[in-house]
Amino acid sequence: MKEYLRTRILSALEKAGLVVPVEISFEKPKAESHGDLSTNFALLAAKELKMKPRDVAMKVVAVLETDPDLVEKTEVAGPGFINFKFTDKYFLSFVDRVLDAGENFGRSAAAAGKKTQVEFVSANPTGPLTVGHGRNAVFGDTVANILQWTGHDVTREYYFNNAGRQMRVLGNSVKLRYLEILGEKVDFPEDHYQGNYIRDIAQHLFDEHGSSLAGEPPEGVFKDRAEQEIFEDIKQSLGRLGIKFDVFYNENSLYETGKIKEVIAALDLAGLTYEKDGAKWFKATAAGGEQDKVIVKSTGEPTYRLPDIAYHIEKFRRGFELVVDIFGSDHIATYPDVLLALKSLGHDTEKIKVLIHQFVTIFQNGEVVKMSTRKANFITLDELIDWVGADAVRFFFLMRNIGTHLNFDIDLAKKQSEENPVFYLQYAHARIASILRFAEEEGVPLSEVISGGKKNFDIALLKEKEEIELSKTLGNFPEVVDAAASTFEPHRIINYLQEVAEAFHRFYHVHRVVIPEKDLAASRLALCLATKTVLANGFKILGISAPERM
RNA sequence: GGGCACGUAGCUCAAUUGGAUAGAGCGUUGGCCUCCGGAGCCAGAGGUUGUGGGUUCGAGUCCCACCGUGCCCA
Repeated sequence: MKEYLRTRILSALEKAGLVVPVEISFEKPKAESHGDLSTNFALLAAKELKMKPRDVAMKVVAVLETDPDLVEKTEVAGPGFINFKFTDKYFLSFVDRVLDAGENFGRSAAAAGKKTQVEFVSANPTGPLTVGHGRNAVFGDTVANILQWTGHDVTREYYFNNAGRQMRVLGNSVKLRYLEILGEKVDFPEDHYQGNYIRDIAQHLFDEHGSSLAGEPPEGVFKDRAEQEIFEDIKQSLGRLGIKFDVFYNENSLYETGKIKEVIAALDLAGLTYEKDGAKWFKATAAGGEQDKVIVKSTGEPTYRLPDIAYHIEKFRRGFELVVDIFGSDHIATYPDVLLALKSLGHDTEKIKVLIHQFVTIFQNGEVVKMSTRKANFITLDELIDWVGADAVRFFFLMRNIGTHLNFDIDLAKKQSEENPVFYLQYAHARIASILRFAEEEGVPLSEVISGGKKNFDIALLKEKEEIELSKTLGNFPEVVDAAASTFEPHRIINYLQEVAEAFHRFYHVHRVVIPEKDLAASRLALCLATKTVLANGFKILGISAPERM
């Protein structure tokens, strides 16, 4: 529609003899009285043309020709907006489109075949996933879904490190608990992992091997077993939310294959490094950065920046045309250095999209729960799922913009689990399913309304404003998906589905669907089915279920 | 101390990326089931968008300073 109006306006401009040096863009006005689409180009162009904005608009509208089947009214309003109001016929045509496309309605080929990687979660296997990881996981998975709906060829990837200091501490934590089980008195250090899961792992080792492992080093069987069990646990938690990764990428492999050394060599060659105080520094200032950064400590151990750089080079080498990184706000200061290094090594950092989400603050009993994996003072993702269910967990994390600090009151979430907004949406879906069942019983089966590709209803019978409004809302779905993809903002889909559910409930409340007038009943059933389809498609993207009954 | 985010109704959050009268849910006040699912619908109250400047036809949105919160770095 926007394209259509753009071409009509361009030809009107030509007729009016006006040359407008601005792009003609459209938006949906907030107020209904301002029509269905609005353009502000007259305001933008007025200065150049040395005319009043309103005069520019009037001049264009005077010679503008549009199809009366599509556009009902065109008017100049306010300081010089041109508002278009569309016909009911146009809005009702969406029902057909939805039914034709079915479960593919909303998909587009906007980025067809674009090789894309979404890296998320990427928590090291030192403990169960927490609520904070949950936000990352759900958001990442949903962004991946949205990108797939716009045609991207998506790889979901989990990056982890099983070789660092953290993991050595983990292995030692398990060993100490193991020795405890053997009856030894151990002094468990404060900086070790305190969680009960460590004891469980130690117990498993004891059950299988008795006391025979007492002489093993912590970084051997203890660390390996911990890594294995914790990873299983993490995968299971993710699985409960419907999240599956295509690739688990081990940071250690970057060392083993020499990629780290290659990066150092490349930076050396580019003259971007120097030695100082026994450490190797990256000359970030030479590449436009604020200050130089250490990449290899005096101990010979690289800082996190080096493997991150190497990893991203690998991403490019693997052919990804779009790389999406999803981090918690604790990474906020680290990625600029990585991007800078990549850029100065000649890589196109425009292909990298870094999405930073703020942390989740947990309230319990009216108090902030400070979370630390090491201190075992955290609420796990599993516990959260147990309390409120997978659908609500996903929905809750998705309904707000990631830039916002999110307060999650556990008591409230438990108490109000039945009043969670997710139910409002699912209820609309279940209600429609129920209507369709009822229609079947009453002798207006759906198979008669739509059989195969044939549609035995006349959509023009729908004349009530709630019907038009609903159909109109359904038609917005594809552009909402596109907008969510280009901004990487899943919450747009939730806001939209909220509108759909509202429009449906309003329609339902005022008009009966299953009525003696079979023709009208058929048309309304078609509208219901189209609504159900849009809701279900939206749920699919969000990763929540579309219940037939609740 | 420095860097990066975020401050919107009592609470949790939106706001079409600079547009017209800042909107939802929860809570609150008052209505609505002869009838396809009341987990619903309708109406009301609730705001100096943290504060103060600036940019322009137009600012919650962009710029500067300050206040507050979170994260990171030394």
